[in-house]
Formats: sequence, C-alpha cells, structure tokens
Amino acid sequence: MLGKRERTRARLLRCALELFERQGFEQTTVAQIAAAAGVTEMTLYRHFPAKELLVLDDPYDPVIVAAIAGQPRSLPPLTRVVNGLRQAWRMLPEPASEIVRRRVRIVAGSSALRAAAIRNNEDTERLVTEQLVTDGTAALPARVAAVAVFAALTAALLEWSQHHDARLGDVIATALDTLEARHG
Amino acid sequence: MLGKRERTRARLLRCALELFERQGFEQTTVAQIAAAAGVTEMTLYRHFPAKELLVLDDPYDPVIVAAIAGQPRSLPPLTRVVNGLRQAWRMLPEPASEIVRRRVRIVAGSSALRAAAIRNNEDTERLVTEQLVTDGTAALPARVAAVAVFAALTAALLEWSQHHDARLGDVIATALDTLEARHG
DNA sequence: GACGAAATGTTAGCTGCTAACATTTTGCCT
DNA sequence: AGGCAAAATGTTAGCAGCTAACATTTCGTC
Repeated sequence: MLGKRERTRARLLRCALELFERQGFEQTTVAQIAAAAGVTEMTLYRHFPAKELLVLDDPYDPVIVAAIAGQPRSLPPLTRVVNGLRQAWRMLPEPASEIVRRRVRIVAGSSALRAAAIRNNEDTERLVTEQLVTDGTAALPARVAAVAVFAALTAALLEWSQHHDARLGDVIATALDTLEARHG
Repeated sequence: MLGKRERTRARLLRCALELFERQGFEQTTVAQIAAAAGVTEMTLYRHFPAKELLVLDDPYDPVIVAAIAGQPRSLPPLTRVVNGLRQAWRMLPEPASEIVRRRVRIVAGSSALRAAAIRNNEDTERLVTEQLVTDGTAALPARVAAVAVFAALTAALLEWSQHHDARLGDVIATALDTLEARHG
C-alpha cells in the first residue's frame, strides 16, 4: 500500500487533470482542485509548488545528454544534438501514450502552460549547451543547437497531441528530419 | 509637444527599466514602479496591461513573413525560413542598440521574462507556419521550421546582450548559420 | 497503546491583475 | 478667456496564485 503522501498526490493529479480538461487550465482554480481532492489549498501547494506542475512534472533526463556527448565531434553541433536525440529516443521506451497525450493536449490549450513547458526545458538545454561547449563548440552555436532542437521537440509533442492517429516516434522523427532540412 | 499619455508612458518605461536593472524584474513591484513614476497602479496597468510588457513591447513584423513568402518553394522549409530571415534582416535597420541591449539583458535575467518573450513570438510563428503551409508544406515541418528559427533568434539576442563588444547582425548570422549545420 | 515524525490544517498576508465608478485634466471650439 | 466633451487618472473592492509561521491531526513503529 502506498504512503498517504503518494495517494494524496495521485488524487490531486487526477482531479486536476479532469478539471483542466472540463473547464480549461486558466479557468480552473487551485481552490477547486484542492476541494475536489478533499484537501486544503496549502496541502496542494506542498505537493505542487506551482499550478503548472500539476501538468508538467517531467524530470530532467540524463540519457539525452549522454547520447549527445557520444556523437563524433567532427559533426556540426546541430547534427550532433539531432543525432543524439534520435539515439536517446531509441533507448527510451515509448511512454504510456494516452495519459501523456491528455496532458500535452492541456498544455497545447494554454499559452501560459506552453511557456512553462519551454521554461521546463531550460535546465536540459543548459546541460546540452555545456556539453557541446566542453566538446569545443563556441557558446552561441552550442546554445542555438540546443534550443532549436528542444523547440522542435516541443512543437512535435504539441502537434502530436492533436492527432490521435499519429505515433509519437514518427512525429518526432519528422521534426528532427526537418531540422536537417530534409523536407519539401 | 507630446500628449500627456505618451509622456506618462515614457516615464513609466524609464522608471521600470531603471528599477529592473537595479533590483531585478521579479524583485520589483508594480506598485514601486507606479510610485516612482508618480502615478497609481491602475494607471500603470492601463498603459501596460501586464508587467512583462514594460520590457517586451515589440510588435509583430510583417516584413519577416513577406521575406519568407518570397523564397523559392523548391527549398526545404527550414532553409526558406532561415533565408527569409537573412533577407528581412538586410532590409530592416540595425535597431538602436544600447536601449535594446539593456532590455534584453533584463529579459536574460528572468526566466519569467524569457518565457514571456517566447510567448511573444507565438503570433509571428503562427503566421510563418501558415505561410509555409499555404506554400504546400505539411503542418508539422512548417511548425518545426518556424519555432526552431525563432528559438535560435531569441537565443542569439540573449547571448548578444551579454557581450557588449558583439554586433547584433553578426550574432544573428552565426545563429542562422548554425541552423544550417554550418559550424564545427 | 504511546511516541516521534510526517502529513495536513489555519490564519494572515503579499503580488499581479481586473472591474465599476468617481474625479480631475486636456484639448478644443466658440 | 471660458466652457465643455473626452481623455487621463484616481479610488475602492475583490479575485487568484503563492508564501510563511504556527497549530493540529494522522501515521508508522516500537
């Protein structure tokens, strides 16, 4: 049996997701969510210090940085990041699609959430940038390669969430191909 | 002589910029800014409906979309957007650097502002995407090309603001080159 | 069952932001 | 100059997200 903390957390997540889908993110109040979960606002904030974290709680993934670090340094930075991500994707399991899609769909519907999602990537972007710089790339190209790829990934996720027939892997592959100018 | 409205607006901008530089964006309160400008909070909000708009008030620029629309459709979407931007940059005058650099430096120092800046680009991104789709590109590649380029531009601006010796044009050129994998 | 620790509740308050209505200030016309 | 409509500003009240400090309950364990 799970600890009480985990159960409360799960209940909050479930209620929040449902309310967000029914009335939208901005239109839903944290007081409503707390009430629906049978809990105080304060308790909600102890589990999720910001409202956005009820939708965005993806932790940083070290597999990505490792995969990029493993790319040959003769390649241009953008190519290294793109190829690193392709490889990381092959390692990672395809995530449980349906719950992820529901969440991403909520993100797609709120510009505040989209902004928060991008801010969420900043940590990983910084690590990728640092990795590239360590490998001898100048600061600006490193940063550009990192942000461009994560922007592309985010766009892919948002687009994917709107089509229930698409497979996430295919969408991401297309996005990465586009970054290598393989599309017309 | 300027109207009273314009003078108040300018005073608010000046006071806000100064306070943001001295104590940071998050640490500065709109009440402080209003007081410094000799005005009520309400008046501030009438001029700038959101705190971020005291730093980010760049309007949408149709020159960019036009330049992209003028690119040959045989090229891949990313290349068209990159080349369109290079051309648009040649048309546009180099902006008054110093005030811009101060503002961008403030943006660089606040993740909330960075997020807002990205959200600011969404309108233009959408128009660029629509332009590409009109020209026959599929939805996802169009969107990816658009967001990747604007992410790169934003990164270039942020990086540029930290080095007072760099010329904006050069930094942007480097960023765009990186997107075409011309760097190692 | 008791006891320390973890989880939750209470109260109060700050900040960004909005709405509705009152007041002053401007610019203009006669 | 004087007066008048409109523009600009002020006042008050309130909501939502979020934080801090302190009190209370509940849990796991011995």
